[in-house]
Amino acid sequence: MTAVGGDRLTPRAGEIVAAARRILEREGESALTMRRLAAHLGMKAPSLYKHFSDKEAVEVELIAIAFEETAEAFEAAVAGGAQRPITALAGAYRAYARAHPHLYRLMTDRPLPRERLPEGLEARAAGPILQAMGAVASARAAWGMAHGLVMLELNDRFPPDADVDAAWEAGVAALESAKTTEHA
Amino acid sequence: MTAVGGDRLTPRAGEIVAAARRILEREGESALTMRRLAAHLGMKAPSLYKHFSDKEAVEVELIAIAFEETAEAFEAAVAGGAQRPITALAGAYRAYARAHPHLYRLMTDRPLPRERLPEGLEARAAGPILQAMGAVASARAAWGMAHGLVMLELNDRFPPDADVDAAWEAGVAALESAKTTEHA
DNA sequence: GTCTATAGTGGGATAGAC
DNA sequence: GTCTATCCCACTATAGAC
Repeated sequence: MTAVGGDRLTPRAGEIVAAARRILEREGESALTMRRLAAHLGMKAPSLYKHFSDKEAVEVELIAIAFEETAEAFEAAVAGGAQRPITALAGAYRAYARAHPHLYRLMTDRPLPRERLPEGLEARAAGPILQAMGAVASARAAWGMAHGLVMLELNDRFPPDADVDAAWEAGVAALESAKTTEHA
Repeated sequence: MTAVGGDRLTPRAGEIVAAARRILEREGESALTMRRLAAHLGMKAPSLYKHFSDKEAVEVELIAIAFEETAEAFEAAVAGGAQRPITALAGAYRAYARAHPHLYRLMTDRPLPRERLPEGLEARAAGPILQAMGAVASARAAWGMAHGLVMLELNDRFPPDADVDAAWEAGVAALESAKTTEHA
């Protein structure tokens, strides 16, 4: 098991987080139990509590990983100066959420454990959206739309015949026009 | 305990749903267990299975109630022809979600159990949004934005100092301009 | 000191017999 | 309606092996 966490975690803790990620991504949140996590590592559940104070501490590490990867995806989307940064960021946002649905849910389902997360990580991930939208309020509206469309898609809430691509296109168009008319 | 459910449910089943709603709204989803629900009604958990096949059947009734109430709120918001129907609907959407956060979550957290819900209920709730936005794709983008902003607010995901009102205003402005430029 | 295990608490959904 | 029972969960107390 490859470890993760850099100098945030001990090597053994990094291995546990890596195993937790595999379980979460493959089998979903309900499968991520301390018992099963321990079993994947050849140990018993109580032993995990020597490495993490509680289950939430494991989840916090997964959230940190998801934030790092999201920030990287955003930075790649606008690298070199995209002509349509909003479109590029929307595409990157949706693509990451669809590629890692359970990780994405974990990242957005609950209040952010800001005090347990590396400093500046949240701001780094938000930066490209803020830059593309030009104002904090518009950036939050854009985030809201992206998050809502992603969750409705992940939760299978659209009617079976719905054209989700078209909804994203209409949403991105609205955000683009909001940006240009902002100072009118 | 006042019963609900009309002719969808037996009187006793209606009482159970009404109790379930009270528990859910007051104490949240994790408090809505079959044991506690039974205790509130002076019975034991296994007895509930005489009235509902499983816990999900109880939840479906709560979802149906939330849909009815949402549809009514939308209809009231645009009754008599609001000058700014998008603004009015956004306000009604956010207000309902904030007034009934646990019910709202239940309604959107999972795939819609369409086959177990009264026919036409989903379309009735969606109607005012579709009408206000003028096109299905735009209506879904608007729904996405409203849902995303609501969930981020309910999940306490915005930074503590964030101006959520301003984000809604920026979002509604974007949707308004999307509507007017739609046929350009 | 660091890793592990066993055993137990208290909660949950649910099935079956009465 | 009841009861008992099965199987899941997070988590804790305790203690033994290295």
